[in-house]
Amino acid sequence: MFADGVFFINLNLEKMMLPVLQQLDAYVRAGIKSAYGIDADAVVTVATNERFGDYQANAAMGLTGAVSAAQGSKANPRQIAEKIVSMLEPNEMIEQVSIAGPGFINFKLSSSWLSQAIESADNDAHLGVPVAAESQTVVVDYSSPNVAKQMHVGHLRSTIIGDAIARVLEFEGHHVIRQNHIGDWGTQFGMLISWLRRSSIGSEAHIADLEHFYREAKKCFDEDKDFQEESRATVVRLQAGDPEVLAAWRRIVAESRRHYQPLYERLNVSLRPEDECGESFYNPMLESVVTDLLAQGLATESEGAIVVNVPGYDTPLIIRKTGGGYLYATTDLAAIRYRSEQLHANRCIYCTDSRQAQHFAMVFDTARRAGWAKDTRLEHAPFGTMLGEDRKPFKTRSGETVKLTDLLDEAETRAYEMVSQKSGDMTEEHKRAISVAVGIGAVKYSDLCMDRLGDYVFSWDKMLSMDGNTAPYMQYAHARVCSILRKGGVSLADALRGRVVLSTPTERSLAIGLLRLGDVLALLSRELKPHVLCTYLFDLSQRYNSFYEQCPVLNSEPSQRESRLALCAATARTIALGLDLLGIAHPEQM
RNA sequence: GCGCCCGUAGCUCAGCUGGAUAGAGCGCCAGACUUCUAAUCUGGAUGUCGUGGGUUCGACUCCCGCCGGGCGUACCA
Repeated sequence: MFADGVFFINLNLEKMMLPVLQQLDAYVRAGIKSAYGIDADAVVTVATNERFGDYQANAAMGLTGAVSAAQGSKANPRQIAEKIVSMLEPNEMIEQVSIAGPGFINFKLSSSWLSQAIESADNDAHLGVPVAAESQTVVVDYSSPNVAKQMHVGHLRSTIIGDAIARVLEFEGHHVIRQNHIGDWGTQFGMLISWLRRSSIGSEAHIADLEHFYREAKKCFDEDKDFQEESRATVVRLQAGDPEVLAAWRRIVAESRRHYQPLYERLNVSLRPEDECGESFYNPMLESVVTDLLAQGLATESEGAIVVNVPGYDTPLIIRKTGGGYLYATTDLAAIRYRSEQLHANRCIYCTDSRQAQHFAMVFDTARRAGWAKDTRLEHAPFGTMLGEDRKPFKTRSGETVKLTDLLDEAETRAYEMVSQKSGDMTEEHKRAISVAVGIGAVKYSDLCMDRLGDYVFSWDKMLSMDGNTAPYMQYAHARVCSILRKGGVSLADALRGRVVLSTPTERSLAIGLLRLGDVLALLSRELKPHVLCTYLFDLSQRYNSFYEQCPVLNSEPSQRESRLALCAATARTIALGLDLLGIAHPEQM
């Protein structure tokens, strides 16, 4: 009996942990099943208008066809809705169910259930968000800077979006393997190494110098036949593992790492040196990629090159050049095979520019047909191109690129001006720290908050904006919560233990906002779109700011004070978690 | 030529698997700091959802055509 009781409690807790949308969906689905014996989507959404309730199920209208066919006469969606509602089991979560219009089923959540759900989230280390039922191994490929080149604003999207995706999947309980597929291999190193040797430049070359040397080497390569020969010979020596050339190459890679690793730390991007797995890593596997595809009959020789014909495309995928060299398609195929067979990835996500969409579609198709991704779902999470002010693609070579370092410096400078102006008495050191959090946060958020598919125009003002739907808005809401706790001498841990009673519409609205987190994260991990989390955090912060204006916390009645403190604490944790998942800092004061 | 992406308020953008009167921010107008941070809040104005058809009880959402912009399209990544 005791065991049964425990089992029951556990079951209940688990049920309570499921996000609202998922719970309601299962609930209405069961109602449809008992009404009509059909397993149909309940089509539950957040209410389109608060007037109607908190959530709504739109399944009834869509069921008219199936029901009419089953009963042999024309069915009325309104009656279908009524029948479904009559079959719904009583549920502590729901206070009121009503039917409106053609057959909308509207739900008003019970205030006491909402209170309990907030309390339960407050006392849960995972904020009430369930861990994935099946933990997957997920490879996330992102950032991928080019060695010997400085990172510029064009690298921001992959780095930031990929990192947010990796963090969210990890939070959902998956085993995430970050892969920084750096561009550390290729013919350009022949040029660069030859040039360095010619100019007798030692190992002390800085990244900015390397970039400069690269341009000079390229120029020389285009003009000087002897240098071309020498560069080609150097590439061959590099690929053959010549110690001297290899050492020069290693110095270049190391210097590049010294450049981008601090940038990752500055950007609060979770990539570490161990996540680095560049093009050179796959070099030894390239030959077998080609021979295996040939052996399988998937690849053929064409005009001296080895190609794979992909159904639906009029041009083939080239995997070996006429001269015998390999291409990035070959490397990507090797990477897929490695990630699937060695890393045992269930899911392999590529966060790159959308211009590579066709390339990945062809590579994925080839890998699948070759049987190299048997238990691996291959997904491209493309993002739009960054355009210049003239609305033309932001090209690297034209020299008008904005270096990432410069962008971040400018962001911190602008934030510092803002902090100096708005934050009162604060030590210089503290102001600096806040400026970093606010400035870098603003830059990252401006990139994360838009649907990744669209192209966008680079603009300093847009990147560094700090009003409205920006990171500082969320950070400010968070700082306001912390300020209340500080003023009241209440620790977060104590506030979290409070009993919640929702006595005003504003508090209720905040509570409903808080409980949407799990559904939002589930959507994000499905669609790989961090902007849904941004939209959510902005909405939640707005709810909190309204609450802040309308509901005094510290000066209210003891029970109300306790409840409001608990709501504050839940908000602080939710915003902090959301910003953490986006890789954005959340200072306690600003 | 073929393929993919985009077109929503003056500007920048949301709009979840088709659902109720299409929403924010910025900007504009009018208010709110003797009370927990005004980087905030409250209220107001603004739309042929590029366009023409089709499917549907219902289309910003799905299908087809067209217009406009972008990208990709055999040895760069």
